Amino acid sequence: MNWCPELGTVLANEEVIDGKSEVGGFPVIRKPMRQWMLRITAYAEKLLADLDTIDWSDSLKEMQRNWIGRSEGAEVKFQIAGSGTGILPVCSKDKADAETHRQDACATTIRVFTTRPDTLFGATYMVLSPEHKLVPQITTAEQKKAVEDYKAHAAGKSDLERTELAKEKTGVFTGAYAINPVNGEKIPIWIADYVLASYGTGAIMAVPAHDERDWEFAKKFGLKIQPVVGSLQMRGQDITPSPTVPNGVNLTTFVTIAEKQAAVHYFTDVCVAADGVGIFSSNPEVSLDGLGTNEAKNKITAWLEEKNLGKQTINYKLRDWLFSRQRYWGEPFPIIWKNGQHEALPESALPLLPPTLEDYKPTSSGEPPLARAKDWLNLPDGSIRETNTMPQWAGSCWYYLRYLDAKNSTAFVGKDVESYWMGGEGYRLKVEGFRKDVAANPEPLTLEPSTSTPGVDLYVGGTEHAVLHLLYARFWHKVLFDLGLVSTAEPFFKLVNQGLILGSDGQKMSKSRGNVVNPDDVLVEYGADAFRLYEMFMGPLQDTKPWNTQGVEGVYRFLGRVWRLFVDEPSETEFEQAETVTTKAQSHQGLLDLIKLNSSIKDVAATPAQLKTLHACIKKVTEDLDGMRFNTAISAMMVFVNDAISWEAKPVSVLKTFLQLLAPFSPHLAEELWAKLATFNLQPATNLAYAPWPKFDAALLVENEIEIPVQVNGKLRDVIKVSVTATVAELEALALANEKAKPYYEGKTIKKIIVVPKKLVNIVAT
RNA sequence: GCCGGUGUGGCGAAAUGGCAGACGCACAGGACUUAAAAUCCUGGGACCAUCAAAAGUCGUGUGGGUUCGAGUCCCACCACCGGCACCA
Repeated sequence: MNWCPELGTVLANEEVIDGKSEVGGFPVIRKPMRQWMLRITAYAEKLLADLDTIDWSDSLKEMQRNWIGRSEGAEVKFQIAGSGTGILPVCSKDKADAETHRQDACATTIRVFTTRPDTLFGATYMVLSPEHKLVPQITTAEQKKAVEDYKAHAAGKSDLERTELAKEKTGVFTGAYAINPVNGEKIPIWIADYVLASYGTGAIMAVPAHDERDWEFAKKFGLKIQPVVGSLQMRGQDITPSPTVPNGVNLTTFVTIAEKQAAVHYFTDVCVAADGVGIFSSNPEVSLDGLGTNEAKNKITAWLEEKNLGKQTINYKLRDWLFSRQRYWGEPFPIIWKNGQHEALPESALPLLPPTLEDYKPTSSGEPPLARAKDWLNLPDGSIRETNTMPQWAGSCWYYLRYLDAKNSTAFVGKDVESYWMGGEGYRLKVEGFRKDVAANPEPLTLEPSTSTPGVDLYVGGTEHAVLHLLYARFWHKVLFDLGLVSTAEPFFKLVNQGLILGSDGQKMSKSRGNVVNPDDVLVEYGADAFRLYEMFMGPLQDTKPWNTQGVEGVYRFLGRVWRLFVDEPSETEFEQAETVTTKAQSHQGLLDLIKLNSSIKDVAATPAQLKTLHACIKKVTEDLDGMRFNTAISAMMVFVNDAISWEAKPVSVLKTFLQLLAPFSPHLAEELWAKLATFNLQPATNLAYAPWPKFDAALLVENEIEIPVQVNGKLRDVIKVSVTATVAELEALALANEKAKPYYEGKTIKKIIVVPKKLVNIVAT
């Protein structure tokens, strides 16, 4: 287990980064402990495949794919030399261990996983991870001391040290040998920490000619290097090695006798891990010589299966999910222990609440804090409660379901409610009413048919959850789906990663760099409206971008302009003076009433130009909100204000609509100004938040005259004003009549004239 | 090493294959002010030239390509950011 002494708890693999805890950055060591796991590996394939069904960023999907780490290959059995002859008497009795390592309890073979079974003829030695269960069994008396020293050395290394020291290969010989099943060769078995106990079978066949790591190891310890994949580069020909046999090349005769030695020599100097064609790879029953890598893989795997020496296998990097923690704050497991056996509490005993504890701090021994609650711990029938608790992820895996139906006391979420909110498009719901147990709601709601997208409509979050929450929640949801408890196989179909906000130096914010911006300070200085507006104005939502406090100043000034667009400045001065002499007892509302609307705001009809400005703004803001392009939506509102502020008479209807656009971006200010507009008796919704979203009228945006660029050979030479209805012929004539363009094509032959109505004219001349 | 992303003014950025730099920051000049702050107005990619201006040339990381036309599409490369990494 990954044990973090500082946090006093175990951690999941995903929570350990570079050998340190993801939270706090404390050292993590390995410690044997008995813990609860969730079998997320059973969902590896579904978690991988269903990534294709969801709308997430490529990078995020790729992170999950890498984390799941699917590899296709083969498992191959290597006979231990001398096994069955009585030379190797010790067998492991531990069935659980045997299962973990997919190893026979009394082993006569070692299993390895490889993605390159086609290189089996080149396996010249084997390596077991130091923790491999067969190590004590196979180690010879002469090598015992060396092996045990090495194991102790490896165990003492933290994960961090193990990766940091990865450069230099280390290892020791066990004294034992195995038999390469394809050629009967007796090959030495080593142990080395470059082989991980937690991946595959914890043992590998080493093919130094075609694997970088094996090659380094073989070089260091003088082990045999046998090439089995030829590439045409070996002959000095500049032909890219191909997984399939290139046309016209007879590869079975590729390596001549003379070339054989050269090939071996070549591979001892350099390691080629690329695909190629088989060489030196035949026995009386099977030959891979001349075959492309894919063909060779298939052929040898089939042969191994036929001989019961191995089988095709898929391996995952994903490990089962360590789901218990030694913390007080966390859901207790609804599990009790009777006579050393565990059993689940009945549903009637749920939810299981944690006991009240005076001392809830972690213990140093690793025993969970709940063990201190003796009353809670021991049940009348003599059974004992499980004292581990669930990690924080347990709640985040289903809160989005619980939010739909938070007061439901009989189920985690009502079936109808879940279908309504999470069900996909086309789902038609016939519900009589809301659930009856919601007594607080006297008038049962009727759920309309859902036309929304399935799952959570939109999930916004950072990439830091890529292989934590976002993987766990998908797994959890899939389990619920398979149990028939939710409508969809995925919880979040549409996910957007907001980009990281960097410090003003363009570096990640961190205390050590001293570039951290405290939101509270910004709020105090500029207010919540300016803060959120700035965050949206900085740039595209998904982009990483540096913080710039002067940028906040900029949007703050914009909000000031909006304010002055509506408010009479002398009355504001009056307010400010009154405020300084007013005691707290006096009504704030009375003070605010001193602020009057700008007298240029009038209940008059808007001019066509004003309407055009407004409706261009409505269009842009509406479309940009749909696309989550908040930065450009805000620019559009700035453009509107820059124009409107110069209007002598400001039609109240236009300003009112503008406030509706501003409301989602700057709700406080917009709502305040909305209330001021009430003096006009426009009967707006009492609360701006409930006002309907404005619609734009495309007819108001139509231009009569537009500016058309005139190009010669693609270069801009002039801009002409034309009627929007100008025909192709008219545009062509106007362009040819243009004096500024003329010098650039005079004396040349006009080959053609490109006219794109409403866009441009391009005269092509040579 | 592998995977993903991003390269446009001094800075954040904008631009259905069609006038590159909208909008904002910073800067400079001006107005208002005793002065400052705030506010308002004006200016600006680079180069060349000039008393000044017009005109001109170049310009979206680099090199090619497609196209009447490329920041945008295609190919190759470089740089930076993020993730994974002895995964057999």
